[in-house]
Amino acid sequence: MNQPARPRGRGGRPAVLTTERVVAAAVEVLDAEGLDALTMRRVGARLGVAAMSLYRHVPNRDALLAGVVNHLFSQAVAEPDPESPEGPESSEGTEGAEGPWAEALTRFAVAYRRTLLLHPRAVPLLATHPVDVDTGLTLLAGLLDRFAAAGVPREGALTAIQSVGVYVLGHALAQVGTPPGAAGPAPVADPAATAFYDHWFDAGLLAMVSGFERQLAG
Amino acid sequence: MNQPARPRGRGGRPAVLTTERVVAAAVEVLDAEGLDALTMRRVGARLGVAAMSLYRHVPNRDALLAGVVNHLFSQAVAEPDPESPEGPESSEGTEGAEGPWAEALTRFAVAYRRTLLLHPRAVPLLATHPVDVDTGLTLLAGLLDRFAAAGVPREGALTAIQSVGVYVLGHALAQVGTPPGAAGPAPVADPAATAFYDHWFDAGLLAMVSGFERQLAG
DNA sequence: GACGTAAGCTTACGACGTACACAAACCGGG
DNA sequence: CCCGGTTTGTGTACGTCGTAAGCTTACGTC
Repeated sequence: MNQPARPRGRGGRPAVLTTERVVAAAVEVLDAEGLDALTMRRVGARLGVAAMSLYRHVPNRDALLAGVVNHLFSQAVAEPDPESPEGPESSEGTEGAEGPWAEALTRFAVAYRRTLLLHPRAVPLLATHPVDVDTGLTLLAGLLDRFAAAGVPREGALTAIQSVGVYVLGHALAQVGTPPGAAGPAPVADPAATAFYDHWFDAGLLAMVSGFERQLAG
Repeated sequence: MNQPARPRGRGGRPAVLTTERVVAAAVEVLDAEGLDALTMRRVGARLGVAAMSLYRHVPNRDALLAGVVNHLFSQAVAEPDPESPEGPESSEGTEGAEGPWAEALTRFAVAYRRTLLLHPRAVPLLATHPVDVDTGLTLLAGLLDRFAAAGVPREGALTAIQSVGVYVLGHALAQVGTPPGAAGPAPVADPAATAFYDHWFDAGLLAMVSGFERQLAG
């Protein structure tokens, strides 16, 4: 992320750190101790390195947070779909524009939410730092293709996708929302609360997707 | 908010501060300089008072932020409706359960969004700190009544209202989202961008509300 | 070995939240 | 008028944060 994108041209001390390793350590600290504990010193400590060493690979703390955001969002969207386990019907090549867009949109929402709930303490960060727009568009290109294949204009597709994304993020915020302290390891998941949020999520998602289906039909 | 809820029983130095004044100053600092500048020292300075003096009225910074959140949310929901300017058709008393719930839900969404956009730098705060649940339910009681009057069960009504609330907040986050630095006075509103977000907001809201209308019908 | 270069370290500064002890400003009763 | 009591605001101090500047370390190349 910083100056030399790995030239190793001539000489120089061999690097113990990489930008990716720094971001990964930041995610670990974030998951384990929360956003308040995501400090340069703590990330450095997890890597066995002084805080200032991180600045060779990341310009400042905010850039590190942005790196975490993009890392997690990529992970959310690129996640292999746990449904259709090795289905035999692979008519398309590697990635395809198969199936109606509403289904793909729902799958995106579910996958996004799954990743958010896997990293609950990262949700406020995702909410606060916008995902890099080029990264987002690249990752969602396949989804956009589904809409295009159905003749939906690009603007309408973007509106639907963004609306669903915004709903998923807002919903996750509500589910994991706590006063941002709470350094404890992790509040145990209450199954009743989980069921409540799952039900709510499904209802709101269904309402929005079906509403867009009518709105974009024709 | 602190120990003596204004007893003034006997003696004591007269208070120049109140919890409300502290919260109001915090909102001013937040609007003017952003969340990073919302420090105890700066709020104190705006009140002509030392930072430590605030602790007589607020237990800590997080409680102050919670106060700001509840203040802004109350303002959003209690806002007088700018539509129907002194309309002659006031069949009900002061506040009523008139009109279908979908319309009331849409009005809530619009009013909530208007307040959020009036305080753009507060949006990340609203997203991060959940509104006190009792406060929220009290403020939204009228809206819940609209659903009850139409025979919608309470759980479905809560789901719809929360989903819309979450959508509005998420949408506002996307609209005002910037790396949380940016201490400048305020980024000037680009009219084209504003129109884009307005259109997006309307489309997503309509999709969700109409989706719930079908889902909750009967 | 000496040199150039890149990576990690040490030190230091200003700002933050806030614990703690204290000063100031009011009351009623002598 | 002063006096103890009560409450409010203040001064000082500690530990932690992000990070600027300069130093040391560990390489590849002569």
